[in-house]
Amino acid sequence: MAFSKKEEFTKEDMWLADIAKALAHPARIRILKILTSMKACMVGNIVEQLPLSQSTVSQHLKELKRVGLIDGEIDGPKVCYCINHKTLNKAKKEMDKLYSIICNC
Amino acid sequence: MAFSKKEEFTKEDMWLADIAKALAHPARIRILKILTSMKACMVGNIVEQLPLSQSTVSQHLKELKRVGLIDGEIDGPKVCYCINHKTLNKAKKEMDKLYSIICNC
DNA sequence: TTACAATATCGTATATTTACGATGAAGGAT
DNA sequence: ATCCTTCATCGTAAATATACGATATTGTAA
Repeated sequence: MAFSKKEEFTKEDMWLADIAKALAHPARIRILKILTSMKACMVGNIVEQLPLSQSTVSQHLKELKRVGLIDGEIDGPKVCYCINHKTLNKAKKEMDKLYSIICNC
Repeated sequence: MAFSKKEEFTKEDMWLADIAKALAHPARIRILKILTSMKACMVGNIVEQLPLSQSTVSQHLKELKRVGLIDGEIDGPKVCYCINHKTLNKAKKEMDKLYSIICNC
């Protein structure tokens, strides 16, 4: 049956898994890199750099926004997206913590 | 339509996304921690520490094995799983690389 | 050989993800 | 006011993921 049992784990593991889920598509990794490389970060600029439709890119942006990895600021009819460095830094910290646990390095 | 366009990205982004996908469930994060904390790492030992059936755990192990994060060594009727540190280190390196690109830290 | 134990795989049901085109909403320009 | 641009959301279809019980497989023990 497909009721998820994800809630039966620790908050920490669930949060990290959720961040990993947001990174689990090359388009979303690419979007994060695009947002870094460009000063302007309108949706249109992202769409034209990806082999995906506008609506699909919008969905990917929504997923990144859901976990807080990016923020969207409304600017007239446009929306300017940017990296949320606070969440990103937390993700890096938690990811490092995981690696330090499962590695011995 | 649901044909994936994941192949239209760079190998690097695809690989990292695939690793992220393998980490995108708290059970699989938990499994990696369990494999680290225990010397013995039979499937049964893992199953008894998770709120999931044996067959479901087996599926999660398969996913971790698919991306090379764990190895399974057959030991009689048992299978002993362990972390693959080579893949794990590569994952850490690539993840750090991504963070260094999208962070400025 | 037969039985048991450990694990993987099959079959199946439901949920979620990924993708698209079409439509809607909101702001700017004429 | 009307049109255009920009983006989100809706509707939809197919793929993938998650979960379970049942069954198959493989090795050990009796």
